Amino acid sequence: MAKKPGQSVRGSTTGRPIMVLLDALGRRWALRVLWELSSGPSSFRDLQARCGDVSPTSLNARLKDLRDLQLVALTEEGYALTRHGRDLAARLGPLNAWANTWAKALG
Amino acid sequence: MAKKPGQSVRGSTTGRPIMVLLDALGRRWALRVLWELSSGPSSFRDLQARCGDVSPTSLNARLKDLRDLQLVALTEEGYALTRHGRDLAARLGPLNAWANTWAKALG
DNA sequence: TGAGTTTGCTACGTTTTCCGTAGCATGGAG
DNA sequence: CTCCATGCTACGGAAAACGTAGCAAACTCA
Repeated sequence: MAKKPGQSVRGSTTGRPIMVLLDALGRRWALRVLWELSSGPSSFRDLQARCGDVSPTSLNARLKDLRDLQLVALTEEGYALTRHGRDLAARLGPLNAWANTWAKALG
Repeated sequence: MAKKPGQSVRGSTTGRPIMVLLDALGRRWALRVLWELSSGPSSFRDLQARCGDVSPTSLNARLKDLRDLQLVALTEEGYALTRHGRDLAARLGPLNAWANTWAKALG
C-alpha cells in the first residue's frame, strides 16, 4: 500500500504532499510508467514491453502504488493516467527537452 | 558509477537522455537531494539531517551518482547544485504547488 | 463447444539495493 | 594535545526489485 499525502514517508514525518510525491516518484519505474502512459493508455503487457520488458512483479507493484495515489487507473482502454496523472505528466513533459541539452553539454 | 546519457539503462537500451534521467531520478533520495539543495548548499551532515537522517551510505551513493551526472558538486560551501542541477531543480520546483492541490483533492 | 489467444496478475526463489550502526581519517580551533 | 566537525567507508541485516513460470478469466474463431 502506497503512502498518501498526510502520512509519514521515508525522510519526512510531516506528511507534506511534496515529500510524499518525491518518495513515490523515487521508486523504480514510477517515473517511467507515468512517462509512457502520457502518450496514451496501454494494456499491462504493452506497458511492460514499452518499459523494456520490466518484470510483471515490479510493474504491478508500481501500478498498485500509482493507483493508490490516483495518478493511474485501469480503464476499459487499459491502464491510463487519471486527471491528476495527466496533470503531473504534463509537468514532466518538458524534462525531455531539458535532458537533451543536458546530454549535449555533458558531451 | 552512474549511467550517463548515451549509455544503456534499465528498461532502455537506446541511451536517450530522458531515459537516463528518469532512471537516475528514480533512485532513492535522488529527487529529495535535488529538492533540498535547491534552497542552497549544504554540508554532508546537514544534508543528511535535512533528509530525515538518511544513512550516510545511501546519501553518499546518491551523491556519487548526482556528481557523475554533473547535477551536484562538492564546493567550498559544501554540496551544491551545478548549473545543470539548478536548471533541473527549477523545473521541479512547481511540483510543490501541484502536490498541494493534488493532496487536497485526494483528501 | 472447444481449441487457441490475450488479458491482468501472482508464486517463488534469487539478486540487487538500501539501510542502521559504528567508526576512521582529516582538518581547524582553542 | 584536546576537542569537535567534516566527509566518508565497513559491515551485516532488511527490504525492494528481479526473472521465470504459469494461473484464471475473458475473448475469438471455428
